[in-house]
Amino acid sequence: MGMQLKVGELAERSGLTVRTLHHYDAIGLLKPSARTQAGHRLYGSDDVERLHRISSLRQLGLSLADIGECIDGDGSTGAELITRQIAFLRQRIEAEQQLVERLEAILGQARDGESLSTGQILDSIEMTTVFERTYSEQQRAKLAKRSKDTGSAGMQAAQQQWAEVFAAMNDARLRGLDPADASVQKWAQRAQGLIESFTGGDPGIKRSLTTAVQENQTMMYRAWGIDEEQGEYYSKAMAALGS
Amino acid sequence: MGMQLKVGELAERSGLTVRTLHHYDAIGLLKPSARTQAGHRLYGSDDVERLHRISSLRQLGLSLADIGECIDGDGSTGAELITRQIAFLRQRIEAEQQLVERLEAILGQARDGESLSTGQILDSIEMTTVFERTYSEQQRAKLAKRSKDTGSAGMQAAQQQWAEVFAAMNDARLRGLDPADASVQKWAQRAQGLIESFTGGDPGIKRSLTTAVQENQTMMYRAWGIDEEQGEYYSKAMAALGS
DNA sequence: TTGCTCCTCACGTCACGTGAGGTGGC
DNA sequence: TTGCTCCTCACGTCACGTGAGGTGGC
Repeated sequence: MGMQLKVGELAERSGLTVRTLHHYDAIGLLKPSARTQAGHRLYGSDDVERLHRISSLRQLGLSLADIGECIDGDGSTGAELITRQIAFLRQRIEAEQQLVERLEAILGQARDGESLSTGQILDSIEMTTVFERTYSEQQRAKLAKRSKDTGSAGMQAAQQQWAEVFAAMNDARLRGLDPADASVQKWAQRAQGLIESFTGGDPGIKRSLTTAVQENQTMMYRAWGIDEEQGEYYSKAMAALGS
Repeated sequence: MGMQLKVGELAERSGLTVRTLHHYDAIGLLKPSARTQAGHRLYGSDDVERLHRISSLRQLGLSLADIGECIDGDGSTGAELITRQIAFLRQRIEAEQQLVERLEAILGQARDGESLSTGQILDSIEMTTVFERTYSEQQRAKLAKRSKDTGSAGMQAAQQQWAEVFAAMNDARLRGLDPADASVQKWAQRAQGLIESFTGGDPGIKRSLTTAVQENQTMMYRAWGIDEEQGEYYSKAMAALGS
């Protein structure tokens, strides 16, 4: 009927901003059916109805382009758009859920080691990234099961033992002992035992671990709290195990 | 050490694009530590490490600004960022899940009425929007329970009865009968009964329904498949019920 | 005349993608 | 000389937010 709204009035009724209505006008989504002599926008009841539809569809998360085509009957039908939108959202939700899991895992890992400094958290994140790049999904599942079986107390014990190994090796290095020396090899064997129990004896996992350590040396060393020289000494000691 | 990568090489190793590295350079997130005489970027091993951290954090969905501050120790700590990110994602996920539910409800409603034309889907969406605006959460829960109790067969029956009411009223109108006429009032009573059974006798729900119908006349009429004159005739008949 | 609403540019957002036009090293 | 990589602008994306500077109606 004769009812005509100015842009500010329509904005208030619809809960949108004036700028938004200007934008819809600019892109041709909702052009006011009339203007005053001074050029002020006048929206009729048809316009208001159209706006209702538009904002309903906006609340469903559709793009303005899709909305325009759908309302004008050009592009996809409403049912198609909605079906697509559902599929799209489902994918996003799943991705986000996985992300949340990862983030929580990182926080948890950092808390276990009581390493909440930013630097160490960053290492922890990189470790996780490397971990996910390194192991296949099956391998990760296996490792997760083992770590659950081991329990948090067991993990702490393992960390403790690793710390002992590195401390002893560093000691030996500073005393000028050869990495192949029997007293050092004793510690190397303990290290190997720890690796065995971590990998659960799975050769594939062990291989992946070895490559990961080689490719990310710097980061690994930092995560273990040892420097490059210590790292090299450790590597030599481990290499000498075979002989 | 002496290892120096050009931008293309680093891009390939990191799985990012050259443009991305340019961008990181431009915003100061990762500036190559050297350039050739010709101005070509040269990335050292420190740069590579920094990039590793950056892309790890990027995969967690953090913004480049946050990443920069976190790595350089300016802004929030890593733990804070991650905690915030988790909270943020949880909220988004919930919102998206609600959206999916709404979208599915709309598809379902449209399918029930077998009204899959775009126009009718749009009405259905608007109905849902109005529905959610109109009723409080409690009221919606009540209505949902009632509709479940009624079952899909019951809903279809109700729709059928509404169609009968409107058809009969239109008939009466075309024959020139007064809306207050006894034969019309019989149908008005049936309509009232349908409303009663829809609202479950809840006066709050009934009030909300009345306002919603008044405020969205045009859309409601279209959804019911009647025109304005029929709508007015119906309103008069219902108003006459009291007398 | 004073407010209030209205108008039209036009830049900024976020993390790059995508050319455009040109130079350097093998 | 021919490719290939490298360089620096600079516009586009998506749905507006946020001024800037000016006009119109009560």
